[in-house]
Amino acid sequence: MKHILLVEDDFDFGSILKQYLELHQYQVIWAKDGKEALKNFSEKQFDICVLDVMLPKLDGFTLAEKIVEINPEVPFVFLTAKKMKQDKIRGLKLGADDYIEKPFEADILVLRLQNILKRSQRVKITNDRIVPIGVYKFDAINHCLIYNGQRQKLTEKETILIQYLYDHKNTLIKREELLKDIWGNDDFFSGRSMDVFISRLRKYFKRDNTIKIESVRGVGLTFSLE
Amino acid sequence: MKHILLVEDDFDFGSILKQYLELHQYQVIWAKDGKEALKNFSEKQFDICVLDVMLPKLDGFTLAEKIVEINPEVPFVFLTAKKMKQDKIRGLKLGADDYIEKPFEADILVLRLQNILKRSQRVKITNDRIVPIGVYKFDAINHCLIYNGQRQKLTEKETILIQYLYDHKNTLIKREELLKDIWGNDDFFSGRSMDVFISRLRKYFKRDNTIKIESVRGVGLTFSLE
DNA sequence: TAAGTTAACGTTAACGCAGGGTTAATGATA
DNA sequence: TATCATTAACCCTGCGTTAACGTTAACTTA
Repeated sequence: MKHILLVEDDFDFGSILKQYLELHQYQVIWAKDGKEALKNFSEKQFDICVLDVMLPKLDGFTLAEKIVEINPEVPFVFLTAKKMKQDKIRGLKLGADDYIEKPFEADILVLRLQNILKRSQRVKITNDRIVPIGVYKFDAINHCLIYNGQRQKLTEKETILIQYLYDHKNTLIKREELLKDIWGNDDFFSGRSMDVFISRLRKYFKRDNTIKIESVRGVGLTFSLE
Repeated sequence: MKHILLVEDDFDFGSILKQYLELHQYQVIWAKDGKEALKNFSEKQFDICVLDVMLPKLDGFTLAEKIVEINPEVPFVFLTAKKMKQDKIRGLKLGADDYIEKPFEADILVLRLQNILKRSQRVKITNDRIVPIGVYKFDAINHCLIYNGQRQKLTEKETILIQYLYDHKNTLIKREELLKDIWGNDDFFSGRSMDVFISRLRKYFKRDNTIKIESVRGVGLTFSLE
């Protein structure tokens, strides 16, 4: 389910557009002005933003700039009136993925959104998925930990495990759940095998003592970061 | 320098558009019909295709289908007449990144192309250039590796494989993906065949120990340079 | 509550085997 | 027939597992 942030001040138009998008299996948050949009954007995760250019309080372009500041990954498109060439140019220069002239056909809008989402997904997969872990950088795609520019190669399972820990950082991870999720079962031997891996990870991370893998006896462990 | 394949039958329009794009530092191949376009596309690498919908011999959509068949990565946009809603829908369904209504402003076209290229920023090798690989020079066109002026002839598959590795240098290449991309399937025998090729490439590149083909057991390999 | 016992991890080393590395033989294609 | 890709055969290494032993915490019993 893709999440769309729709920013449109016209009530009738916004309402019908929201409904139409929802019909096409999108989850839509509809903000009536730029301020409301920003609030939503900083709180939730969106896959794409659809911005009207003409907005009260905060115009579409300024809004786009702020959005890009917060998260430059998120694609956005403008809704613009016909004949407003300057608008189009300004929007495109900001890096808009598209602009759509009002009035437009709703089904065409949906198709365009689909294509943009398809494209951005491709970029996301190939591009930056390198996350910082303390003083390290973790590159799941390339299976390595980077510290001071030095690359520590990781095996498949090490990578999966670190990713899992990272996804559950600072929460109590139940031993049983981790085992079932990664080893497929939680018998004695898998458990011991996991202990070996955890031990190895502790070594990898020992250069940064803010990174801790703490076990909770009989329950599980926590991967704690700042 | 980005390479554009422009497909447009109207001579005056095509000519002026080509010039305009060239002014903006694009390298443009202008094909007057679909057949010519396909010939160019299968011979050279392009970063983006700009297709007129109305074409003699082979219409824009059928052309796009064939282009996607050859290389689904390349983004393309349609030039379409206003009011032709059916055209737009068909094009977008094919996965077009954009459609542009005639008449259009040339500067807006350029901005749109820029944005699309930015999004699909994959390192494309230009087939018409000899690329350096460490102390070697790799000439994909003439199927050879040059070291100290000595030419090592390469077979078709060796060339394709080196090209593939070069395109994905310094990233983890999944065994399965490479096999599917080059051998068409990833069964046991194709895998073994690939191993033989990799082994041969290691020999070719052994004069430069900054060039490494490192395997990641159970996952794939990395072609690391510099 | 101290001492003995047991269970739950920590750590290191040894093991076994699939996944590649390599070379040679065999097919395929022009 | 020569050239290149595929298959076969053999070897070796790296990875995940298992084992062995150490440590610490919880539980038991007197």
